This record gives sequence, structure tokens and C-alpha cells, in this order.
Amino acid sequence: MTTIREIARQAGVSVKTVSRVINREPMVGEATRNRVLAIMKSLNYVPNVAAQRLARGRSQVIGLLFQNATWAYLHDVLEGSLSIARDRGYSILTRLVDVRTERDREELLQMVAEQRVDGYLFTPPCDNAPELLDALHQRTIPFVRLTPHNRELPYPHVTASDFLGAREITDKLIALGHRRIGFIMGDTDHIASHDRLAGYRAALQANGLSFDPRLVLPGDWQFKSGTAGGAQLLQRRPRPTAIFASNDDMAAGVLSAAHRLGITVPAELSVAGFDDVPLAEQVWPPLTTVRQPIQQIARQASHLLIDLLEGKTLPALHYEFPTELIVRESTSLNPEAAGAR
Amino acid sequence: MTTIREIARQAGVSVKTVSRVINREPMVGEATRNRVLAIMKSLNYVPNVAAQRLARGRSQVIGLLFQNATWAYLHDVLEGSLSIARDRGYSILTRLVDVRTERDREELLQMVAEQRVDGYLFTPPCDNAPELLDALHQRTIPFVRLTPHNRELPYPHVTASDFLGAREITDKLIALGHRRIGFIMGDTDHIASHDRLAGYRAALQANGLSFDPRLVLPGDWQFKSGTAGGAQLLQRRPRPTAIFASNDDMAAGVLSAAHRLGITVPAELSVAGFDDVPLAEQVWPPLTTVRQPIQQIARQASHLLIDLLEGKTLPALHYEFPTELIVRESTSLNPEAAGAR
DNA sequence: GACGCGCATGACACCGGTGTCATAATGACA
DNA sequence: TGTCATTATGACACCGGTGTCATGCGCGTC
Repeated sequence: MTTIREIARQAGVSVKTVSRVINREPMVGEATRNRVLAIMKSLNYVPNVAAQRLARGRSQVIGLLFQNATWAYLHDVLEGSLSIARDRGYSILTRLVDVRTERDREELLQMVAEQRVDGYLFTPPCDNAPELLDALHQRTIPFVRLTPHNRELPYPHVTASDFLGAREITDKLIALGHRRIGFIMGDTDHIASHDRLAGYRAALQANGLSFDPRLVLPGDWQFKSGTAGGAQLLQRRPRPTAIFASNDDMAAGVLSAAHRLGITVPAELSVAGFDDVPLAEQVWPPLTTVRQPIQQIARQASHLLIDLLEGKTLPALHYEFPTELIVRESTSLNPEAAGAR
Repeated sequence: MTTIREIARQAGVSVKTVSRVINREPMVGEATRNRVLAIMKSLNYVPNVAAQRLARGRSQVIGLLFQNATWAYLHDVLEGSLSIARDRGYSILTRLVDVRTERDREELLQMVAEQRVDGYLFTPPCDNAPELLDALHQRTIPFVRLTPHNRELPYPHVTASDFLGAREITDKLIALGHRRIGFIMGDTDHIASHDRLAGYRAALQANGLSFDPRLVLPGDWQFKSGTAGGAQLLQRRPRPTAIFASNDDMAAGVLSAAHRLGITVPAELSVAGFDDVPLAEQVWPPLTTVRQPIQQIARQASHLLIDLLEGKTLPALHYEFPTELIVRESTSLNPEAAGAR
């Protein structure tokens, strides 16, 4: 492996000058720079990052934390953050953690002490540990949360507009003539659950429909809670003609429940989800849902984190991106409404 | 941050002795070791990995490469490799690459030159680049492939027994009385596709059934090719009473095709998949499939890679793990056979 | 009592960069 | 022509560990 000293020797300059060229520092003469660059290229030189890290006292590594996020979500997060990190000279260290355990929380702090990572990107549900966030903040370890559970904390985060997305898809169901629309909630300690419920309620109200609490069932984002909630809602009399589940996994559960009860979708029941994960297209019938711009969110979050790592101050703490309504075959005109016309 | 010198000073020993304690080297007196450990603990000392890496000339980081693997797969790979890496003092650097591009291939080599990573774990389809593997081998950069496309190359890999798994699930369908069993293949330049087909054929032969090439359709692992292949198979007369798709995504596609044609599963058609991804449980009806021990494979691969990194030679190049048959509701007795009894 | 040996420890160079500060060269300006 | 700011460059310590080799010591052996 060729070193900076070898380059310096061949170029007839000091190692510091080579270092300046490597780091694109301004105070280097045009001719010198070109000479050094040429030699670096001819020798196939690449700087040793371990040495850079030691000398700089920074690792230029971002820790990306996740636990059990859906994998489509993780994919988009990786895709987005890796591209930004690469552009800005950082690496991504993926870490599977359980922030509820003291052990993992300790380890995250230690990773920084060891100079393995400089800062963290949190994906849900990892961000759901205020004591950890406080500890990080106290040690001035930068971090950014993506689509966090809790939006009240005074720490930076980037998210999608759950409220508007939910309102839009509920509006759509209402526009299709549905009046009795079931709702299955996400995990209650995830703020998005409440926002999506609020969006649902806002749409009802805006359309002059009354909110019926019996049509709202709890869930936990998992497929099984969709099956259970769906089965329960479909026993209500009069039966809801549409069900909006707070995510696609649960919506797929609703489809299963409907199949099991012999109820055809969308003829007898419209089903809507949220997130637009690949599953949404792979169930029968494909789900009408709401797409979140996860890659965009991840890119923005990465930029923010790197800005923080480089000592900049952020113009704002919280960033919100709009969602997109995706209409597929799991929803249709309410037959009752069609008949009443 | 406290350094090794501070520890040495307080313990009244040389930095080298502290270094020995840190690295659990043998030649340290019992009393000295305990004294040093106590001081390290009291000062909350953690060694600086950047310094270690520089001094040792190794990064203790494993690059985990992937492209568009299914995310359940990636999850298990991460879960498995992270746990081993953690135990053995390594980190995992996740990397999204497209090995077909010269640029990404260059970058992988550069990452090693920069001492960012010491070796690589390849997940499909990333391993499908012989020129890259050769280049790595030539530079003696260790790597291990997980469930690789090509098993002929003389490089280490860990995989599951596609052949046996496919034979077992086909056996199961035959045991249920099916005689006309459609088959949808995976991507043909993936060796697993051929192994699964071979398993299917072996089961037919072992049961005295003749192989009918008209019942075998091409596919590419994607959901859509399952839809297409399923639709085509279901137009054959006499119609197959069962379809074995080479992975769960395509099997889900077959389910969709059946739904669209009004064919009920499993009453009129049994459907089987392969891989047991979460999707398998989330479609209707839940899929009978074959589970690969991905976490186990990932753990084994990580061990092998770290052994290589630490200069050991492997007892064998290729490792194969058995699969597990998972029976769910997408398969049932062949009604024709039941009637014929 | 001299010798050899195994164990415990330390001195010191070294890994390959970066940061700080000094210095030389150049040009503008009084 | 002297002064001073500006630009370009270099010397050298330093980051925080590890590897190599030398050394000291206690003890069994002849």
C-alpha cells in the first residue's frame, strides 16, 4: 500500500501538501495540485481511513439503527441514506438494536466512545427511548429520527404527513359512497397511529359524517391484529362497507378475514391500507393505500445528520413530507350507495 | 476521553501492559491484570478503534453486500451476521451495490484499500460477478457467499439444500394425490432455480410420475412472473391440480391469478412456494412452503469469513444446510384423487 | 555458584494520516 | 524602496493504540 509520504516524495512536496490535495483544501497552487493528483492516480493511491479517523478524531461513520421495521421500509431508508452518505464521504453502519434493553443502550454510547460512529439515524421503533435520546443529547452526540414515534421531543426528525395521508384516503372512501368506514389503529404509543386516526376523523367531519367509536378498533401494526380487527368489524350490524387499516400489513389481515368469512373484496367490502409496502401489490386484491416518500425522508435525514456532524446548526428541527394516494383494486363504489342513487 | 497512557500511569505500568490486558494476551501477571482492569473500569475506558485499526493494519469490519434481496431475507442475514460479528469483535458495514457496474466493483476494492473493511459477505444477486470474485481472490481479500447463484466457483459459500427442499415439497403434493403439478421456475442464471427444478423432477420420478415439460414455465422470482405463469398454467387442459412456484413471491402471484380466474385455493388448486418469507403467511390462503435456515446460514458464513480474516484455513469450501417443510392452507387433497378412491 | 529457561514487563519505533504554526514568495501600496 | 497582507508550502508534533525486541527476575539443574 502506498502512503502519503511516498506520494510526497515523488511529487517533491511535503506530506502536508499532499494532505491538502486529498482534502481539497484551498491553499494549494494549481500546478502543484495537478502534479500531486497525477502521481496519486498513477500509484493508485487511496488514503487510509483508519489513519484519517485517528488523526481527525472522527470516524465519518453514521450508525443506522433499526429493530423490526418492515423490510421495504428499511430498503428505502438504506437506499436513501447510503446515497447521501456516499456523496458526502460517510459510511453507514447498520445496527440491529433493542433500545428497551439497558445493554443495547450502553452499547450505542460505547460505539461513539470507541469512535466507531459519530452519530445516529433512528428508525422506529428504536427512537422510542427518551432516556437514550436524552443521554445522547447530553453528550452532544448528534442524531436524527426518521418517522419517529413521538414528535414532541425537541430533537430533530424527518417524517411524512400521516394526518394528511389518512385524511386523503378516507376522503377517497367517502367519495366512493361509503358511510360506515371501519378503522383499525396502529400501536398506540406510536404517534403516527394517532395522527392517522385524526386524519380519518377529520375526513369524516369534513364530509358531515358522525364519528362512531364502535367502528374503531385497536391494532399493533401486525398482520394478525388486522385479521382480528377485521373479523370483529365484519360482525358489526350493520356491517361497515369499508375498512381503513392504519398500515398495509393490517389491511392484508383484513383481506384474510374477509376471505375467511366469504365476503368479496371490493364488491362487498372496500379495504384501504397505508405505507404502500410491496405486500400491498401482492395480496388479492391489490391494496389502495398511501405511499410515504421514505427515500426522500432518509435522504433529508442523512443530510441533516451530516450537517450536524460537521458543526452546522439546522434551520429547523422538524421536517415533514407529503404523502401520495395510491388507488388499486381493493376499493370500489359502495354498492349500497350505488343502489340508492 | 481517557487513553491507554492515562490508564498506564494510574496503574503504574507501561502502556504495553495495558494493551496486553485489553487484548487478553497471556503474558500478564494476575495481580497486574486485575489492577489494570479495575482502573479501566473506574475511568470508564474504551479503546479507540481507529487507533487500533491503524496500528493493527486491519479494520475489523465486514462488508455485507446486497442489492435487491427480499427484505425478510436481509433481515435474517443481518440478524445472524450481526450476532456473530458482535461476539467476535467485528462490525458489519451494510452496502447496497450493483455489481454489474464497473463503478461499484471498483468501489468495493477501494473500500478494502482504504481499510474500511477487511472482507465481504455476498448475498445474491451480488455474488453473480465472477470478475469481481476473481479480483478479490487475486488480492487475497477474503469473502464468503451466502446462497450463491453459482456453486461451481472454487470460493467458499454457505447455502441451503434447494434440491432436497424442492423434492420434499413435491413429494408432499404427490402424497396429497396430485398428479398434474405445474412448476414455475426462478431466474435461470441462478443455480437455485435449476436445483429446485431438479428436486421437483426427482420427486416425480421417485413416485413413478412422468415429467411433462408443458407443465414447466419460466419465471424470474418476481411476483408478476408468478401471475403470468399461473394464468398460463391454469389454461392448460387438463388443468394442473397443483402448482409449485419456485419462491413465495411467485406463488403469491399464482394465487392472484387463480383468484382472478375464480378458481378457489386449495379446493380446486393447491399452491406451494419456497423460502417462507413473511408474505407466505400474509396472503390468502397462507402458503405451504419450504423454509431455509437463513440465520443459521448467515452465522456460519460470518464465522467462516472471520476465520479467514484471522488467517485460519477452512476445513471445507462449501457448506449446505437442510430446509424445513412448512405446511399451511394453500395445499389440500386432490379432489380428483379423493373422488377416485 | 554458574547457567539456562520461562514468565512478566517495559522502551520505543511505528501505523498513516491531520493540525498548528512558522516561513518563503509574491504583489499591492504608501 | 520599505511595509504589510496574502498565498503557498513545509517542519513537526500528535492522534492512541500495537509489534518487536530487550531486560529483569525467580528458579531448577548440573
